[in-house]
Amino acid sequence: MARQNPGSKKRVTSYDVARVAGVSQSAVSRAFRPGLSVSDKTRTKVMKAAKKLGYKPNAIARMLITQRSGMVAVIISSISNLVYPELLSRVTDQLSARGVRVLLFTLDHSDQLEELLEQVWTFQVDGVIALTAHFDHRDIAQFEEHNIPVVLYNRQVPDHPVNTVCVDHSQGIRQLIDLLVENGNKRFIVLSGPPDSDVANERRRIALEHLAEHGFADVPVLYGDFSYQSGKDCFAEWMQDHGAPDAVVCSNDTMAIGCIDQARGTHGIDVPEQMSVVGFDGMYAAFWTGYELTTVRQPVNQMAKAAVDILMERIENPDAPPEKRVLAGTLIRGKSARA
Amino acid sequence: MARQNPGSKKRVTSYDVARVAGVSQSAVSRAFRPGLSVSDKTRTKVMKAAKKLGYKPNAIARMLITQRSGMVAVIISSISNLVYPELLSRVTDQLSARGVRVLLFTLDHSDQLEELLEQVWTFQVDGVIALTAHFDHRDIAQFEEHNIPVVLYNRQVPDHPVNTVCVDHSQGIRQLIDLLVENGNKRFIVLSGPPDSDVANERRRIALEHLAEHGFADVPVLYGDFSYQSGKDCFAEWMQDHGAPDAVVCSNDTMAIGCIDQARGTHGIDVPEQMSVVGFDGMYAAFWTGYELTTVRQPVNQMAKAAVDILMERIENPDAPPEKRVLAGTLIRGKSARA
DNA sequence: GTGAAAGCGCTAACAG
DNA sequence: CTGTTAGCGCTTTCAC
Repeated sequence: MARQNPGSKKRVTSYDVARVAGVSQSAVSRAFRPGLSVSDKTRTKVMKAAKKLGYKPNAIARMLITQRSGMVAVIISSISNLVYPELLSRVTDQLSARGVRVLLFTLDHSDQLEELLEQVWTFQVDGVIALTAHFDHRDIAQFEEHNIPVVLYNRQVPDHPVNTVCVDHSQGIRQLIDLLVENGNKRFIVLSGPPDSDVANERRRIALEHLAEHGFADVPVLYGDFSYQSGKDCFAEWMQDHGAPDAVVCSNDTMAIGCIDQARGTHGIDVPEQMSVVGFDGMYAAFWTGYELTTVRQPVNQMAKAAVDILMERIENPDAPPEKRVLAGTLIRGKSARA
Repeated sequence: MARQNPGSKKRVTSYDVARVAGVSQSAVSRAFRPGLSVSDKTRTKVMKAAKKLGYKPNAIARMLITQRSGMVAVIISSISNLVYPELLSRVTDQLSARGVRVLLFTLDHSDQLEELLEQVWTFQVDGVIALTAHFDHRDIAQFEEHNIPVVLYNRQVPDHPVNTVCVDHSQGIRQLIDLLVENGNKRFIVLSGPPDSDVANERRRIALEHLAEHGFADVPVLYGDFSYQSGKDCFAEWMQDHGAPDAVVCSNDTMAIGCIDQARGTHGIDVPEQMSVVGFDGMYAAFWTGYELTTVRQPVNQMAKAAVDILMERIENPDAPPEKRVLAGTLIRGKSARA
């Protein structure tokens, strides 16, 4: 008991309070839980004794007996995509507002998922929100075995119903591409996030499909990793062997900004006059005057709220069936695409 | 017990495993703790039974008896300052690497600190890292009463020794200002973070002091809130009644970027040719080609590691005296200040 | 409305 | 090395 150093008094329990207040231990317990039958007199005595002793209920003991930890695990990986810090913040706020604490897990490599889940099981969290992580149906099956609800963000699991909240990628990307096509762009390239990212794959697939519907087939794709530098690198790579395209469709805002900086800085291309660039996410920096991206803003607040709503519902009622909630993004007509 | 829905089997405990393995319950407990004396034979039997039953040790029960939660609370407020997500990520990694979980708390208004601390006490966290929060000596005293170690980031508490890890603001800002003075800048303004921020106040004070040492007294100060928009607004406000200064000293990178965008975009000022702007932090976006800030980079990795080192040391040995660790930042000679 | 008593699932002496 | 035995601090029937 490393914390029990000399001069420090033993931690005060409900028994200590009971003794001082001259009531039973269970009276103390009741006094600290709202809505339980205790007389005002008793409650007053208890509170006075508690304050005097500096008593705080021990949440760990409560968890053990109630089988509820009051904690939710939030899994997040890349912070280089700047929309995720914002999202994490909103999710945390939503959970706090409901009296639930956040146990934060970062996941850098997907091969650490197994041990991360191991932690999740032992910590008896009431639920899990996966902001950025690839889950296959086996992972989801584990959650079902453990009877612990999980909500995915912008992700789905093939052949397996699962709670998920998604921005409407299809609607958002269609709007971006319609805009680009309307304005006469003809030569497109796509800067995609990495092939091992579900989000990147979906956004790329949708972009290519919609371009094809407009008659633009075989649009070239370059792969980055969602980072600013990869946006620069991809565009630089393209320019080695080709001329500037009319328009660049990027998987996220960070890559779009990298692409713009590369085009303007190194290749002397005027964005948007000579080339249009569109992103996705609507993160803070997308609105900076230097960029003013044409992009689709994810409704981060509503999505965070939806994710927490779905999760809390499943915690209260474990038999509720999996639910998918899709929210529309907002087209931002910025200045990175010719109008 | 909402989770105990019909068809779901009762949760499996070490007793169940013991029964199936044909050993005592304490043997199961030992088998799951590394470095405890168990024969290979027993361990094998236990593990086999555990796997068969899907047993996972219950961390809550362990916490209750060991008086150690294995959790550290991390308090963070503003995510608009983009260096904090990076820091949070590094701190979380450092803690995970030591087998400690992160209980995340966001603090939007300082008047919520009281109830936040209430949570901290009841959750029996082993320690606290405050990335962004103002603590006065009374708050620190509470930590001492509860015997729970705390480490502050870039903050100190007047008249009260406390564990803290700080970037060397004085050294960093001195370098920035020396650079500006050497290059002939004479008319300065300071864009400060909000007066209720310890970090803003320290950075402003140091900047003004060093400017005064160079003979520049009474340098005008405008107050923002560390955000991009406030950088823009402050500079716009200045330009209403004054001409462009030679140099703008900003409290952080985000404001510096806002200031640059405002100067270039609205006022047609060439940065750095006509005006120099310096920031502080060295966040990712500061390195983007569109800005390439002249700034001081906080050694985020080392600082995260230092904070965790100090905290873990205090958790192991509660009698260790408070420690202040100051790390030098790195001057980044970017392109936002004339060379 | 109140108190007594029985655990929640595990760890940590202590004997054997 | 193994099993027995007390609890950790609290919630929750159940009588009174």
